[in-house]
Amino acid sequence: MEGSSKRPAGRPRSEKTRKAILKAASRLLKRHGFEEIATQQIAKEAGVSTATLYRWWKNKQAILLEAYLETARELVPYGKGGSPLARLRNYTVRLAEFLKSEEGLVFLRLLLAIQERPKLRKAFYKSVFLPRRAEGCEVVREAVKAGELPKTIDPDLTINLLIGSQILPALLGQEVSRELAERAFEMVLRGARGAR
Amino acid sequence: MEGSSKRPAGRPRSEKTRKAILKAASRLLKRHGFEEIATQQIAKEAGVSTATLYRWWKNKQAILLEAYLETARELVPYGKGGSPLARLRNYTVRLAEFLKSEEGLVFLRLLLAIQERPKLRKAFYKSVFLPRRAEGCEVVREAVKAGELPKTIDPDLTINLLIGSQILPALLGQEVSRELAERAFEMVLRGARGAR
Amino acid sequence: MEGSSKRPAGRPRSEKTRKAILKAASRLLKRHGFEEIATQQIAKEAGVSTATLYRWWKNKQAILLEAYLETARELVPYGKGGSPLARLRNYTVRLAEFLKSEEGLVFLRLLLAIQERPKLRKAFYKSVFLPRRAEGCEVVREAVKAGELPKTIDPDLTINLLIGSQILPALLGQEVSRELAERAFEMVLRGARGAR
Amino acid sequence: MEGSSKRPAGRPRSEKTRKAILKAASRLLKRHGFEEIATQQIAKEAGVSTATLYRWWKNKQAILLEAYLETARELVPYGKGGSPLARLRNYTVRLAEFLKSEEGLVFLRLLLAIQERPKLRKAFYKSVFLPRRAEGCEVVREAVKAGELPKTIDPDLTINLLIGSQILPALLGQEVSRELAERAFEMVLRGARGAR
DNA sequence: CGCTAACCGAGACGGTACGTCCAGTCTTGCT
DNA sequence: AGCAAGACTGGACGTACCGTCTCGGTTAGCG
Repeated sequence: MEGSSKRPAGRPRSEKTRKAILKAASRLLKRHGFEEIATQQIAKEAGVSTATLYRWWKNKQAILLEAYLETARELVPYGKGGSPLARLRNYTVRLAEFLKSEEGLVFLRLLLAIQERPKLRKAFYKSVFLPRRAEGCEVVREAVKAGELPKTIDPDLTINLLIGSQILPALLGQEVSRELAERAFEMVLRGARGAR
Repeated sequence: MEGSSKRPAGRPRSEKTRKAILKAASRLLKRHGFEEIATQQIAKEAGVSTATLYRWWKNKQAILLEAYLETARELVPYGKGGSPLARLRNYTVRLAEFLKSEEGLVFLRLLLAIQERPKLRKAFYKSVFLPRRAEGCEVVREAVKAGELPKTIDPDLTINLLIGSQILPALLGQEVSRELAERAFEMVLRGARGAR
Repeated sequence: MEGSSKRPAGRPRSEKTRKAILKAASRLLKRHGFEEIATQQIAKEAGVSTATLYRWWKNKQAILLEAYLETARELVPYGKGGSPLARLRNYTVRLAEFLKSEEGLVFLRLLLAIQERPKLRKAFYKSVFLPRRAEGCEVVREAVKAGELPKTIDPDLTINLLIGSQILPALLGQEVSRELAERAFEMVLRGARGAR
Repeated sequence: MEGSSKRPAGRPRSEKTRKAILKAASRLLKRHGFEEIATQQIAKEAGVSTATLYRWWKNKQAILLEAYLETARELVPYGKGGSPLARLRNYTVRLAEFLKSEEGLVFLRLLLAIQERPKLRKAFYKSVFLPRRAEGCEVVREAVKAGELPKTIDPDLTINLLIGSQILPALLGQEVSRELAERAFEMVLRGARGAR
């Protein structure tokens, strides 16, 4: 009864088209800055008309953001093997490596673009950052349970220090290396262990 | 040993005009995003013709960058009073406050805008970041001398942690508060003290 | 035999817009010199964006030329009533009057502008001058048939003399009057009748 | 008294510079249209500063006009040998040849350029056209005296027909040949002889 | 011979038009 | 109704060029 999902009249939205657009946008994001990419380029690359772009997305930013999210869902996962602490160290190192890679540049570009638009920034924060942050805090709490970290630790602050210490050099174009990442991790770890 | 200061032929560049342009650009930067500011706006605000803009700068970006650098030389100084450690803590707190202020937003915009242009990033790194970083490391070394921090500490890494932990929330639009900044400082401090 | 009228894909060019542009250009041509008219003026007057101008015309000159041709197809017709000879005399007088009028000035301006661009000149020659010239020669031939002019007459040369003797004073800003035009006509007529 | 020619103090105007400017302008006039020539080009070509240009001439037009007049004082003279009539025929032919030459093109450009500015046109009319016109009328009157032409002839009109019939084809880019010029002359001559 | 006024080259400057580019909307006919 | 093609508005961009200006350096001729 009730037709569950009353199919709307007319030709349904082409999933193929949607994917083609996001893929084209993704491809362009790897090579160009946010503001350099023209909507017409996306349309052409995807074999699609500009009107179709705007039928489904509010503007260029929205397309590029979604394109990024689509490809970036599983970037730098926290991993599974080993003790919680080992996973945290491993995460820090992989984050450093990601940030200096081509994909990391795309991420930084995104971060740039959303600064200008509070709404996008909020959306990004909620749909991308918060989930991974929660995941990170969980790992920290596991480490506490496993007795690797003291109960007094502030998981949020810990993660902030780990990520922040990797993002800063990436933003400045400073050298980013596995070894530096490990040293940062060690220092944060000591800070965490020394917590009252 | 001649030439050295041989004045070039022709009407000399008007210093007044140059300053008017940079000031106008600065003023606009405080209210608007990098991409929102129009060249003609800068020109009009400065009482200058567009041609003059392009005579001296390659494009809009270059003007805005220089405008920022010009006004931003003395942002968030390390301060003078108190022990080295107190100065570091104070710096961290003031940095956090700066980053959430209007001026901090301009800074973040800039930081992210230069990601697109390696040359600009390098220039920014050398002329803005390195000098302040050297200053910061010096304060850390003073703290070591004063016995407030162990000799084994890595000044660069320490500063990276302090700044990075403040910049990350700023980029994401997370809450930034004096208290959070102090807690980050405490944690870094513990990490530093625990160094072998 | 297919295609022939195969409508091209996409939104068709707006005929309304095209006409609005040419009309606006025509209106401006009456008041201002070729070089004084700004593209933005044409656009504004036509309620159109500059981009649209340049989508269909290579540059300002091309717009103004076409605007002129559009409105000037029927300038100074050869008339219908009376004997062929009377029509020729009448034409000469009206040409003189046209040349000293506002519209005549536009015509002279056009003549100026096309001197600089051989292609435009050729286009103008073919699409504006030749047809009217043919018409003029026809009238001369009719006069021959009617016995008003001898068979030995050279129609082209006759017309050249009639028009040339009116254009020269116009170019120089000499006085141009009905009486002078008539005297020129009489003299050319005598020359024609005296032909061997 | 009143010093008549009280030499002004200071360095006198450099005649060399003046000539260099006019020569440079002349050279450019041969290759480019009136509106295509940039003041800076003239200055550079003449090895002179733009300021110097505007110290002595009101604007670009004035420079180019004077440059033309300077070089064109003796274009197409009426000649000396032979009977008055022969000189008139000769003049017509040489005028036709001049008009289709490179220098003729410059002349036409000038003629049309001054249409936009009544003052220039008047100046040109008075200082260039009238003197040569007087000369032409004189030749006609000599022909009358020599019995080659009737007393009733209108010299001005005659010259207008001769010149106009050559200028018109030149403006339109029609073929201009010696033979056509001669035929025009013959026709005008017959018209003149037939005068009551 | 030195003074001084006016000249000059170099080139910066304000103003203004040009022609290009791009975001986002609208129109048409096909599917 | 979805969609490709592509015309259209609005407005910024960066270039070109006119005529003015400001420098320092140069060249007469007067004292």
